[in-house]
Amino acid sequence: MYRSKTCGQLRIGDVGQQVTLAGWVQRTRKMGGMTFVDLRDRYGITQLVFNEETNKALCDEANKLGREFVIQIVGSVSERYNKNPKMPTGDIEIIVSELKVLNASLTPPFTIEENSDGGDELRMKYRYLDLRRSNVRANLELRHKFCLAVRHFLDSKGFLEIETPVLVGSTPEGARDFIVPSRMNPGQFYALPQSPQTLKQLLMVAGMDRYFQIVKCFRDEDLRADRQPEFTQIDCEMSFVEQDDIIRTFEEMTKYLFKEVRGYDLGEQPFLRMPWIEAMTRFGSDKPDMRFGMEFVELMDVLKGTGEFAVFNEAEYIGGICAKGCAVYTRKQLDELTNFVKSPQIGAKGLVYARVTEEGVKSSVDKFYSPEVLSLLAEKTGAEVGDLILIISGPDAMKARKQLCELRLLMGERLGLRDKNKFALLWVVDFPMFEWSDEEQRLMAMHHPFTAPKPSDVPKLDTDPASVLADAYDMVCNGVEVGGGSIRIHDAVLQAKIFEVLGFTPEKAQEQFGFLMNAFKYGAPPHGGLAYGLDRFVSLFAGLDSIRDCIAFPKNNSGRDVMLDAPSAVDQAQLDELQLALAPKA
RNA sequence: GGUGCGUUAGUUCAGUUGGUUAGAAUACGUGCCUGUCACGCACGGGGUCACGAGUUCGAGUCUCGUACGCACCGCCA
Repeated sequence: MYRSKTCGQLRIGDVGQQVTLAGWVQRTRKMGGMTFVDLRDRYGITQLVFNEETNKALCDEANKLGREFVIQIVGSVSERYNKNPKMPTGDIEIIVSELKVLNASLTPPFTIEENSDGGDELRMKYRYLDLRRSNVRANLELRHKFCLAVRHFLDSKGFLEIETPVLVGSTPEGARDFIVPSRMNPGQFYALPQSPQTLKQLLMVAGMDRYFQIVKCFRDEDLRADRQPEFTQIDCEMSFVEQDDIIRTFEEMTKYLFKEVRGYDLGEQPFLRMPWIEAMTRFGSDKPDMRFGMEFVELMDVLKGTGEFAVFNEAEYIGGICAKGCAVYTRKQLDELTNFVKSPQIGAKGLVYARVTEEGVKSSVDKFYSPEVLSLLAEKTGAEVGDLILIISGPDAMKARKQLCELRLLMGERLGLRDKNKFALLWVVDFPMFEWSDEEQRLMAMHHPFTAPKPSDVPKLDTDPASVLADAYDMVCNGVEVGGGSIRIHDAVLQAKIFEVLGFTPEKAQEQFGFLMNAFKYGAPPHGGLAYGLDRFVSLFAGLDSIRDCIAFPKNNSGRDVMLDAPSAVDQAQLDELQLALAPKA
């Protein structure tokens, strides 16, 4: 027997017990003839005491222990002389009678403490040490609880968890695929699924009625703090449902998860449902952060053509936000904001500001506008004395709104309105079916090509496809897209029509997606679903800046696993067997 | 594909206008210390200043390039 108790378990009521513990040496403290050792495992930390007076040899052994040694001890639980209220086990300690080193350890390259001194790169290289830290471990524990709660909820609603294959076929639409060569079919490749989208639809055709899967998905695109090449979705699909059925089901699940896993009550109210066009107009984003207001106010009628400011007179969009109490901003602070919006990643040409003061509106464009226009500006934006109006304009309305969106988020941050412990959820609905791709010179599916158009918009597929809206919806939390889904097409003819609009020839569509369209000819039920981004959701719950922190073994910015040093070259023999040759280096 | 920032002790960082022997904290080692718990005190070891080229009497510091890391834009149905 390696242990009779864990290191997080013993309390004052256990005093007098003889116990065996095993774990890692967190730290040793030598106090003259006494030595204290903090023994750590997944469950907590327990203090061990060695006393030279009682057992000199044992105490000498304890003094040789280094950080992260794995040891086993036998001892008796004793009430502490000085209690430590900061520790759950702080009322007791173990007076050790036997000590055995199970394994020594090198000095770890960074301190294994909540506030580690290690940088990201080093922590990833030694991730197995990083995961010993209580806060990193807590993220994985939270993730586990989250998955359990999902399974519990969906099971209670009759959903079946069904595994779908990881080796599937490549599809040209959407993200780049990771591809896997097939030895038995030389020159041919599997692809790893970007999502089990078509497979879950086939499960609906198969009559499974309600499906879910906590599933890895793979996309070979550039990474971000919130994007990994392999990530986990909670993938769900339901038959005989309309959009409202799906929204209500997953709204209930979301409230359940918040309550059970995060201890946060989202209340009885249904989530707000905001049409996509409204989100874009009011917040310049399809995933607005609703923890705070600072909504866009369109100022075309106030500022275009009412003064001599050429930038505004030529603009396709002029929009402003009102930052409460920010009229006191100094020139330096305003310059910072200007530099922010002019930075390459935002790309605005400039920023116009107007302070609302007791003496009237003082703006950076005073010389171009009459005081009447400026006071109308304050009126329109709802700005009061002490407020600051920030205005962005541009020749491309969508781009200008996006820029103003970034500025709004920055101001929200500065004004402390983006509290990590507050959650604001909404559905963004009525997405457009398509968006124009300049690169490909064709319409692309905004969601994916299996999304159903709104029934009333179907006739417009022929006349004005760009204006067609879809039965697609995203769940947004604090400005993060945590889930998205749609009602799917279940009719082979309509599905073929969508491929036509997307520029597929009938032959190409049949080649790529024939399996799905054929299945639709055998009695496909109306169906729809949704997928949550598990990593993002858990990160929100844990208040993390990066999803990497809730993934046991994440990849770095370049898609590398620095611990495994993957990807890596393979032997020529492996390539030969697969009948693959590497292109000569350019 | 692009932009920005970064790379100095095991680690996290500081390093002035280009100027003598590159510092701090922490970690590590040794000693002291019988109630510590971020223990304390004293002493000590530890550096190819990422790599390459250039400017200069002289480069951690300036310039260019490369590599790597992080954040972002493009991309991510």
